[in-house]
Parts: sequence; C-alpha cells; structure tokens
Amino acid sequence: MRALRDLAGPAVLFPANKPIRYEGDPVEKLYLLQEGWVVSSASLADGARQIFKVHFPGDILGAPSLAITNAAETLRALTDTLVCSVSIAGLSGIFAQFPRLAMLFFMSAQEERLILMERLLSVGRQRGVKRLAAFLIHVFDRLAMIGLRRDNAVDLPMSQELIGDVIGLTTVHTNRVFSELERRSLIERDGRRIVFCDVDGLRELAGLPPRQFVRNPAWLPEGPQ
Amino acid sequence: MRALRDLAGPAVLFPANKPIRYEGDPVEKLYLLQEGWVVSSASLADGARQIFKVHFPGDILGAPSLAITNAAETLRALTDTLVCSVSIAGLSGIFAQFPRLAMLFFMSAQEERLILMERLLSVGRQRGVKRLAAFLIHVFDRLAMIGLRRDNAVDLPMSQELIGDVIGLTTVHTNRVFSELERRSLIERDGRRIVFCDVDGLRELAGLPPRQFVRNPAWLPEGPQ
DNA sequence: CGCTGTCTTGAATGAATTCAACCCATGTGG
DNA sequence: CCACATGGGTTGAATTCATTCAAGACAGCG
Repeated sequence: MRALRDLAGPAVLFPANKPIRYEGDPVEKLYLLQEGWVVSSASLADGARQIFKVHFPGDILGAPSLAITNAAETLRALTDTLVCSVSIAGLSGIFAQFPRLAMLFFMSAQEERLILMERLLSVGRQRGVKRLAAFLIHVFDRLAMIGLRRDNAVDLPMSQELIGDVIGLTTVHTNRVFSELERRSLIERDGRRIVFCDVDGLRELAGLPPRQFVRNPAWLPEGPQ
Repeated sequence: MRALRDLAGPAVLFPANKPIRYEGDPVEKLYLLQEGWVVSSASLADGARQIFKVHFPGDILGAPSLAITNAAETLRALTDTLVCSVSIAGLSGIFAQFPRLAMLFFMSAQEERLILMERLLSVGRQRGVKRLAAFLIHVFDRLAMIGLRRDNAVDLPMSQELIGDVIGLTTVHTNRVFSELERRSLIERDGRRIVFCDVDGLRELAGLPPRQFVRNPAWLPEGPQ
C-alpha cells in the first residue's frame, strides 16, 4: 500500500458538484478517492442519465474505462472531495511488483461487478419502492462497512433527482416512492437526513440475498515482509 | 496461457439447458468456457430472474463470486457446452508468476464492468424497444469480435422469455417489442435466427456510445520470453 | 393422438412518466 | 429590507408503457 501511495499524485480538492472527469475524455489515469462522495454516471443522447455507483472514501475511480480510449463514465463530486490520481503505467508497475496487491485489485473489481449485478437485478426486476429500498440499504451497509456510520441515520448528499438516476426512476416518481417508504414507517426524513427506523423491514422489502465476503483468504499470493 | 491451460481441469460437457452451478453454491472454482453458450443469472424471492450476461467461448465464468462464500449467480448452459474449471488457488498462482496475464485478467474484469454498466444504462433509462435493440447489437458485435459471425445474421439459442430476462421485460412484452423491430424493418426473424437487415438503424435506435478498446497497450507488464 | 413449450394476440389493469403547478428555503442585488 | 430568481421538494391529472390474465396457434415429441 505504501508503494501505491508513493505512486499517487498529490490530493486535489474538488468542491461539491464539480466534475472530476467527463465521459468521452481520454483515459490517462485512475483516481483514488480520499475524502467525500463521488458519483459515476453516463448519459444517453436524449439527456437521460444513469448513475452507476455512489463512491465513498477508499474507492478507486475510473477503473472501468481502463481498457478503452475514451472514458465511459463521468465522475462528479457530490460533496467537497479530496482525490489523488495514479497513472495507468503506475498501476501496471504494481502488478509487476506486488502480486498480492494485484490479486486484491482483481478481487475488488469482481466485487464491483457484483454490486452492479445486484443493481441490475433490482432495476430490471423490481418495482420502484423495492428499488429505492435496495439502494438505501446498500448505502446504509456500505457506510457501516467503512466506519462512516454510527447511528441508524444517513445524511445523503443527493437530490431526489440524483437518487432517481441511480434507481432508474423520474424525479416525480422517486418522490412518491420516498413518501411511500415513509408512510410505511420504514424510514423517516428530515431534509436529506434519512433515519432508518425499521432496517429489517426495509431490508426485507429490498429482497436481495445477503452476501458474505471473504476478507483475507489463505490462497492470496504472499505479500512482501 | 499455457500455464493457465495446465492448471485447468479436463473439459466437461454440459448439455443444453443444464445448470453448471447454482446461486448459493459454495464458491470453489472458476470456469473457462470453451465451446457453446452459457447465461449467468440470479433470481429474487418472487421468482423473477435477471440474466446478467450471455457468455461465449473464451469467457471466464463465475469470477464475480470470487470474493464471497456462496455464489451470487447461476450458470446455465444454453447450448451443448464444453467447460473446464480452475481452482481459485490456481488463479492466485498465476498472479504470483505472470504479472502480464494478471493485468490482462484485471482489465478483462473492468471490461465486464463496462458491459454491465452499459446494460444498466439501457435497462434503467430506455424503453423496451431500445433495450432489445441494444441487446441484439451487443450480441451481434461480440460474436463478430470472437469470429463466430460471418454474415448479417445470428442464431440466438434463447427463448423470448430468456431474452426478456436479459432486458428486464416480460415474455409478452418482449414479443411485442420484437414484432415492432420487425415492423420497422430493422430485423427479420425466422424461428430463432435473426437477420440484421439494417444494422445502422438498429445501432442508432439502441443509442449507446461506441467504444474503442485498447488491445495491447505499451504499459502492460513484460511477459515471459 | 395428446402432450409440452414457445410464440402470438387481445383486453383490462397497474406502474411510471409527463406536464403542470405550487410551496418553501436560500441567496442576491437593488 | 424587499423583490426576485433558483433549486429542490411535493401534489394532481392525463397519458403512455408495461404487466397481467387469458386464450389460440403451432411445432416437435412421446
């Protein structure tokens, strides 16, 4: 990890709502998100936008576009954000020198695939209410995993329009579906703060199978001493 | 690649429609698809199914479940299929010995992410007709890429129900949307054989941005002599 | 011959979008 | 301090898209 940090350039501040990279830009580097929230998204000709992922500190940004010449996703800061960047050649050096780290990168890419598959399952096969429930639970769990959530509440720095872009609904319908979750006493809202009053109920509504992650498997390549 | 082939077990025949692995099964290995078509999918409690990907010869199967204890996706043969398997520890050995190959695996995982993102964009933000167009074009292009398509036609070994499970529509609606593509003279059908009479029109309808893949970049780690 | 699976069509229902309007908090400039 | 603009959030009504339920057509197969 020290090797990776040495490769990374200085941390750059992106204020809330500022784009870090546009889709179509030439792909030159990867980004490491140190502080703040970022969304990756793409748009269609008619302006419709789909958000692929809400990124938290510790995430690698821009990796999916590694194998293409022009970026497929736009990266945009949701909050004030600290980001540093790594050249692709640098990443390649990591693979040559640190097989254990390389394998961990590979596994993390597979984990991202899993998250995308889960969202696709939700968007393709569930109604709006369940989609929103699934997204909220996803954020809830991920924030806990990286230690950024203490209590049963989350401050979501996203407008309902953005949330609609995650789950594939219009602003208006996202709003109605939010109200329904509240009416069913699964959540409470205070501005953009969301209180998860009935996590189990929400999780059951979301209806996605639980996942058990393997964190430090024996079969990983040896690391350096 | 020879190293990989040495690791792989013998090729096993799975007849059409036979499951190779169920979601929930313990994750022990990866699969290499040598011959035939396979779909990976997952289901919800109510029985709704989402197909994540249609796999062709050369694909690695089961990788997304690498980081979890119980498989997230069901793998099922669409046609008669030849599959061999690799232990996860074996893959790990590849990472330790062949950094160039490891990097290629990593990039292929990112490419898979890209494909999933594209499908999510389509399913989340497009109407049925465009979703089907996008899927057909995707299959059309991928088959050409691996040299399994000569003319302007594809034999899709999938029922309309399965196709609906890819693009997130019911059987009935998938059927209507198929008819519309035909009515608009974008395709012709003869059983499960699909003739792409107007590839450009279909591609435009699908409305997804074109991708330029980097195939052998200079920054890849050195391979063995 | 009667299965079964798949494709197809019609009609009714339901979910989500569209269009429109209104509310409210914030911020800004006169 | 007011007038006004701006970005969200919320609600209603009409419309469109997709699902559901039902039934018929057809081919392949025992």
